[in-house]
Amino acid sequence: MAAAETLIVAVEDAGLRPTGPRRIVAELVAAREGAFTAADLAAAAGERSVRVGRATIFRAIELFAALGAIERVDLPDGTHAYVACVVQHHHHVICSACGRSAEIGDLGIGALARDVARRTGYRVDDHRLELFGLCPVCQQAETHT
Amino acid sequence: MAAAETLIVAVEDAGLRPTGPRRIVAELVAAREGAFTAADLAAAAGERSVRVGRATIFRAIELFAALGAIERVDLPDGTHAYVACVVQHHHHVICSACGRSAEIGDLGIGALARDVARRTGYRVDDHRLELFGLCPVCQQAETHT
DNA sequence: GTTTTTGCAAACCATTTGCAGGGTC
DNA sequence: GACCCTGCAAATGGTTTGCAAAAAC
Repeated sequence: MAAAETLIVAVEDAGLRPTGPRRIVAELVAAREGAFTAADLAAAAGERSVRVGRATIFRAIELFAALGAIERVDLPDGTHAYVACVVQHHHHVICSACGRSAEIGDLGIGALARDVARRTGYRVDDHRLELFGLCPVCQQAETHT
Repeated sequence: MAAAETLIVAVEDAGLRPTGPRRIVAELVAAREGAFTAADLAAAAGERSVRVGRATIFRAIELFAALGAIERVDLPDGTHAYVACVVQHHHHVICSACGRSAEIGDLGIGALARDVARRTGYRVDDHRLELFGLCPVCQQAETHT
């Protein structure tokens, strides 16, 4: 679970304080294999009987997101979730059954964006691509159903 | 603004009633050139001094979305917005300044999804691509700034 | 000791729902 | 006339904020 450490290092690098609550949230995030919501973390904290205020969780998430250590994704149902990530810009495939996610590189999106720019006249500054489906594990589970 | 009519026709085709309030919401949607939020419509209704309940606006939006006449998009800031659209599945480029949007076809996403599936082992069922930037008009405006 | 953070609780905002009245087929 | 739809207002659920106490530098 080096991921938790990664998040803390990012916080320190930003000149902010690697406080206890932040470490806790970082660990909760690292413990998740994929997408999670603020509520998930709050629930997980409860299960581990660690006492962290809701507000603190939201603030930590916001901070990590601002540092680029986690990224916000929006599930098909409109839920706001987040996924931990290691590189700056890329995309995710998210399992609709368990929330687990895998990162995928930038693939051909850059070219696609240029293509769109040419066709529509828009200047494309940013984009967002999310793929949803079933991870290998859940596919396996589905077969056994 | 034939778009309003398109929405109503979709409602009728679904065997539902093209009621007054729905027509109003359809027009409010059509009046927008791009992305809008429920709050935008409510505000627009207020400006036009048409009295439509908030709940009705939400229900109409939900209905249109279910009919595939509008599509939900999530802005970079996490806001839930919608865009009117004419075809079943495609994507949008949304202007971050004015919200105007343009549709773009499916481009090479299908192939991309297959590629991702092969690499990650995930079974990709759905995806979502949103591009953000500046529309031609706003680029123009920016130049004059 | 100064500055940043936390935690709590209250405030907020967007969205949903129950239900009685009104409109549509 | 039966059923669908609307509007209101209250309930809900997620997220943010103010502020005093606590922790980190």
